Amino acid sequence: MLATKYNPAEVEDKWYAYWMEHNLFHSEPDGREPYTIVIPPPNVTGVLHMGHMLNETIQDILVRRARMEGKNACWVPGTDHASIATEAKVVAKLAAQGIKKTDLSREEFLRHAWDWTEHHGGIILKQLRKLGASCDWDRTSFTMDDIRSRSVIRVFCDLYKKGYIYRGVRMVNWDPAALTALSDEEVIYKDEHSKLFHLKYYVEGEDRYIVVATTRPETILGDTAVCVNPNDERYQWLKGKRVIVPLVGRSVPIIMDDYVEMEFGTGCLKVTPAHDVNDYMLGEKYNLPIIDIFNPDGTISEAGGMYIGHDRFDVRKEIIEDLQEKGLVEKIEDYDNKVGYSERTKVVIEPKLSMQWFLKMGELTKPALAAVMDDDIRFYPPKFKNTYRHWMTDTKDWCISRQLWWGHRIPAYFLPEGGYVVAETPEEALLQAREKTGNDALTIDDLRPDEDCLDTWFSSWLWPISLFNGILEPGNEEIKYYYPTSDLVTGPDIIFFWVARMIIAGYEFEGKMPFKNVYFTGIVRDKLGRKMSKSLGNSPDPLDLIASYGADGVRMGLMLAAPAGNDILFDDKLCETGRNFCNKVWNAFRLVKGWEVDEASNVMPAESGVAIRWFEAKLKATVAEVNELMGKFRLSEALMAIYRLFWDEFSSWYLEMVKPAYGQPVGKRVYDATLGFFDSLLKLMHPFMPFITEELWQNLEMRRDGESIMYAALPDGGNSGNEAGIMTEMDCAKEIIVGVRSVRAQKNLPNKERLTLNVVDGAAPSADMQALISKMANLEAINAGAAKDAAAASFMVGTQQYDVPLQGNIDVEAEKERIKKDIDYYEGFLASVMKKLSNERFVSKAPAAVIEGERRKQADAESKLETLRAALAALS
RNA sequence: GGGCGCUUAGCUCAGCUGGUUCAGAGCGUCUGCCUUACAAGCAGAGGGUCGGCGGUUCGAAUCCGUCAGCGCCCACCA
Repeated sequence: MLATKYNPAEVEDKWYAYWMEHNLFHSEPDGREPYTIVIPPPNVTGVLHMGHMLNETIQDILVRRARMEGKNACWVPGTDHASIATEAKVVAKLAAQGIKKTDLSREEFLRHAWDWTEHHGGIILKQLRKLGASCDWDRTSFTMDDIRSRSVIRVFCDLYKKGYIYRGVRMVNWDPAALTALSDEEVIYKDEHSKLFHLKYYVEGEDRYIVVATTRPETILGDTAVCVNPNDERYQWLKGKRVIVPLVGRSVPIIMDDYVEMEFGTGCLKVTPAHDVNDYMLGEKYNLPIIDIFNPDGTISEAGGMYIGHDRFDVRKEIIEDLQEKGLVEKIEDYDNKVGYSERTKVVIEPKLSMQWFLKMGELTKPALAAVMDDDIRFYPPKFKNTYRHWMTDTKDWCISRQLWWGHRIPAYFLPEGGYVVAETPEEALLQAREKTGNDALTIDDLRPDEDCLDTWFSSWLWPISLFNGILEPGNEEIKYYYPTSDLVTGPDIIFFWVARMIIAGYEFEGKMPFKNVYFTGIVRDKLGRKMSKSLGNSPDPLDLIASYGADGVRMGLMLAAPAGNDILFDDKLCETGRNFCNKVWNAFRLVKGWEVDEASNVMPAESGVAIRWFEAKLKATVAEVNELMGKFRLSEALMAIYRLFWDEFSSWYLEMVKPAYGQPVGKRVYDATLGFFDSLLKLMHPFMPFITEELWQNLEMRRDGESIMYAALPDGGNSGNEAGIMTEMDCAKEIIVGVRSVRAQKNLPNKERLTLNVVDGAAPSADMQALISKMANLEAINAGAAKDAAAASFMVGTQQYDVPLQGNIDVEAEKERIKKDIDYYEGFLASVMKKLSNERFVSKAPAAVIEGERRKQADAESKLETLRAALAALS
């Protein structure tokens, strides 16, 4: 006998091992229709958090359903080397051991990084197994494994040859902590309360001064001009003059450009071409000198001339004190502005001029933009099309080089004479170099490889292609079969970082979209709406949750709360709902399997017959509904439909209808039908809750070793057209049953007491339904055409009134009050209907069907009122 | 500064092209039950002038305008 409580721990590991042992997750190209998902590769050294849980659960549900639909489902797992993030972790770990990155050679550092990766890498993939993820583990990949690395290098060379990649000095986002350039996407802007400093710049050789407003007074060390708007009447007199940078004493020209907003601050702008994007632009336009006053780590450089070696934020305070002392500060205002932070290291980004590699985006984005706008690739929810279009229009060039070691090294080689070549291997680089220089004496050692490596996303964007080795072996069997992949499930936070770039890469390298649908999940927040984070401590450990609620319970909890594309406010409580549901399924199974079966009996009790016909219809209808919802990626609604089907319709109604009386056996035919329903329900539930469904499915009947519900066909949906009758008939029966139960509850009648039901002046339901109603409501008799009984509690279903005679213990006055209230309601209702029907404009303009509906309402209400008034009269 | 989205029951959300599946679901709440699958349960019940205002319409949660509040994304005003 099974325990009264479902114990997930007992079954989960068992079935996961079984699935693995029988290689059930593995996919090979064959004649079936493929269904492919590539996992958004988590950071190789990351650990599972709630965001992953949500994401991976959704993917697993989609993959498992596809598999049960008979498709060749392939879910490819893998991890991302996450260049900057992982390097930061390794640096931190080394620092803890007293080792500085700068003390190590590149090779030594990489050895540490690989050690770290091998130690901590892939933990997250193991954790995914606890969740039940049905990934094809044989295909596990890493963005820096051999195939993926060579793919990245080949793509770089290819784009370089095509002229899309160039190298040059540009203003980039500099991370002074990680000491690397970043792409625009890696900069997070935050609102800040800062100060606007008004500084005095004296006109050269005069006693007059102008006032310049700045939020960054430390950058005056790099000022090489002051700019005013040429139309600004206040400053016409400055034309051709020079001013003295306060404290620094440098004489700089006044330039005039309408870039300057006259309304902002004082209308005078200090120009620091080395440390501000706009100033750089002005610097180029007016040929201004560029003074880079910062070292890479954000301290003042020799070129700054003062405060050398001091940190930029210290200098801000120091310089203001010094300026104030000299009377060069006119005033300091409070000011709100946006400050850019590094997504990774959280330090303030420094705009910095530096030599970097860039990818030209213009041409590449065109097919990618069109694909989404034309719905070749569909976004769910579609609102993200807007976001996508916005970003894909006027994309700036992508800074792809990073001054990091952990990553794909840029395949460029500098020549002794200057210049460089780009090649996949050093050998090939040498050939090119010799050709370029005409110097056959060059050796590999003469070539100096570029020190930088590539942005992480420069490998991730190839993921759907490189996983099937489509870069190195174009047109191979796997890429032809699995590509384009089917669905991508990811968070909207990486729509630019990743989704957009994969689409670009897909069209550029494969000539086709990388996936057909993109499902954007929401962000998992706590129940107060705060983003889950380590520092807040509001993020539960997914493995703890699985330990207490079971993987199926957690999956359900997440899915029930995850409306498509909206953030989910997560609460452990949700998992409780999931766990309770598992328990419900478990106990329903115990009930059915606990029945004593009369194998010889061919008897079908009347109530069981209708119950079976009805549930068959209900099941089909729900399957159809679930199919439709899944097609629209409305997973939580689909799950809710299943939840209600199992709990309400199957357990509370169907099973109670066919349940044999205590101590009695159940007939074979009813038993088989019930097992059949159970089988269908398990299959329908399996993608959402794989473990318990496998456990019960395997126990439902004898299975051959290696069989699994994973490959069982999903039940058919739809209806044959004959179900409508039984559905409405049953709805009516249920209402009658609830009516009787309600009377019981109100009158405190014990469940064991058998009651009589009178159909007041009306016909009785069919004999089958009578049997069913009697069983469910514990009735002794159902009397048709009965007269209104004064000593009865009554209720209505549709226009029919029912009495439950109460042998004298009835409060006639209360009953009359109740009926009067009903009469009031229907009179009001009728009045509103009549108001519409007597409105000429309604009758002349509304569609016939609507008018017909109103007339039916009128007839119904009139008939109900008649019944109620008669009932009231009978009581008086 | 632009753009997008949201506001419906105590909470989290459905509600598609206006009208009988239009006021719904789950959870929570209340009442009664340890009834022979399940108290992680059973049975029953209550709960919302659909953010405010205006408009279109015979008819508005649904369409339009506007205001308020919240959220997200983008942007080179120091």
